[in-house]
Amino acid sequence: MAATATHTDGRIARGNQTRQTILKRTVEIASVEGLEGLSLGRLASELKLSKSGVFALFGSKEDLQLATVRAAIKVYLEHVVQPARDLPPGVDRLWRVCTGWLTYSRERVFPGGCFFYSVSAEYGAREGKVHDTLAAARTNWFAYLEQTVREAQQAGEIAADADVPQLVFEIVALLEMANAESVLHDESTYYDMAAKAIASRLRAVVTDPALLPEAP
Amino acid sequence: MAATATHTDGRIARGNQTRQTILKRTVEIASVEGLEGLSLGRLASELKLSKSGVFALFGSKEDLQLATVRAAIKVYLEHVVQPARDLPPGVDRLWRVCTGWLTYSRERVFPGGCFFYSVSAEYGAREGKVHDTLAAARTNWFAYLEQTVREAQQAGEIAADADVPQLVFEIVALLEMANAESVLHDESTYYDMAAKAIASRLRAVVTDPALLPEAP
DNA sequence: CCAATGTGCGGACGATCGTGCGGTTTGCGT
DNA sequence: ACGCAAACCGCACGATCGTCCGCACATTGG
Repeated sequence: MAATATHTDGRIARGNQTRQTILKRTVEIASVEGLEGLSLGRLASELKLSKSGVFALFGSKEDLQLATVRAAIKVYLEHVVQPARDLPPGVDRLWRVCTGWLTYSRERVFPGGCFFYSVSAEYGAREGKVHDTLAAARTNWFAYLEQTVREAQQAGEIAADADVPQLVFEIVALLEMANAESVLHDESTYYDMAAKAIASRLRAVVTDPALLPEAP
Repeated sequence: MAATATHTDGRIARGNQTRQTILKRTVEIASVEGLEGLSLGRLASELKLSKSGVFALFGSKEDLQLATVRAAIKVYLEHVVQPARDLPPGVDRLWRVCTGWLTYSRERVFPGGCFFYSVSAEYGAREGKVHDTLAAARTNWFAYLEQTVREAQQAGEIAADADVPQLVFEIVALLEMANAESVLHDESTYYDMAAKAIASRLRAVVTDPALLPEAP
């Protein structure tokens, strides 16, 4: 019993495939119109499935929303966190995460800009599982950044007395501001402003200026 | 003709009264559930009006949304911009605007935090009059801040070579980040982080440190 | 082969949505 | 006094929403 699904159950495999197809579309929609903007009927007609079929694959609309958030987390990790793993811990890696984030937003991996910016704003003041999941995801993102900063501290590249949560707070503020302004005004110059501000902020806590791209 | 409505037309006065009653509720709802979350039926039953009555007073749902944005702008000006008018141009006034904004957010003048943060995120990636109105409002807000900074420059309190748009970009980023985190986690410590970051950022461009609250 | 399980469809349900029409009441201008 | 204008209601419309049921089909483990 519980024989760890020896070999792929064709039915479940097919279901997962369809689920993935659906989620690929829901993350796109949600980044523009919000998780509340998702509608089973619309999804079904766009993907040429039956409304009840889509419904059955997820169980309820809320479960579809939660699955959408999880799918977006996967994409986020791939585009923002993974690339920085190539670099050893330190300021360089931290900087790579920041520029990676800006690229992720600028290149519209999600058509509405950062998925979590849009959706966290939508669910920030509500209650329920969706809000809680998003809040937890955001907590993880902050924790990851703080970890990255602390590793740079341990490598001696950032001052030991730097206020880490404060620094992360400011970095994320600048990143998300660039995303927000860029999406709202359909203009990409804000990404440079954010990069400039972050570099300047890091220059204040870094132990060796050569660790950062030089400024004019 | 066109006699500038000599004395109040009782019909129109009553209509405006009702409109105000409705808009007071819509700005509350929209700050939590978004402008798309507004529904005529729900408004009617909450305010004990008829759905068609609410509809007739605004003409369409989009017009109701636009009126809601205008009503929110009025509240915003009252709570954020007006109080700073007491002070003469300078760093003091700029600082007052920032702390006033944080208070406006912290005290939940709108129950979902800053109205424009929620709603701009909702409509940032869409098209139409609502998006355009919000984008314009945001442009005005930035212009007001830049003006405030420039006045402080002309008063000799901020370095003449300071990059004004860059500075405003960073200030707004920190303000909105405090709002977002505070709403999402129902916690108010982020306001102190934002205030600290802004004070620190201003200290870099101010000509006399005594113009700002001292830091530890 | 059989029974169980999961995908997916067609169709229907009650609810709610934005909108429109006709009618009553109240206040305005002439 | 007359007619127009605005507020406001009751009611109904078509559309869409999330959810659920029954059924056909494919694939599984025993």
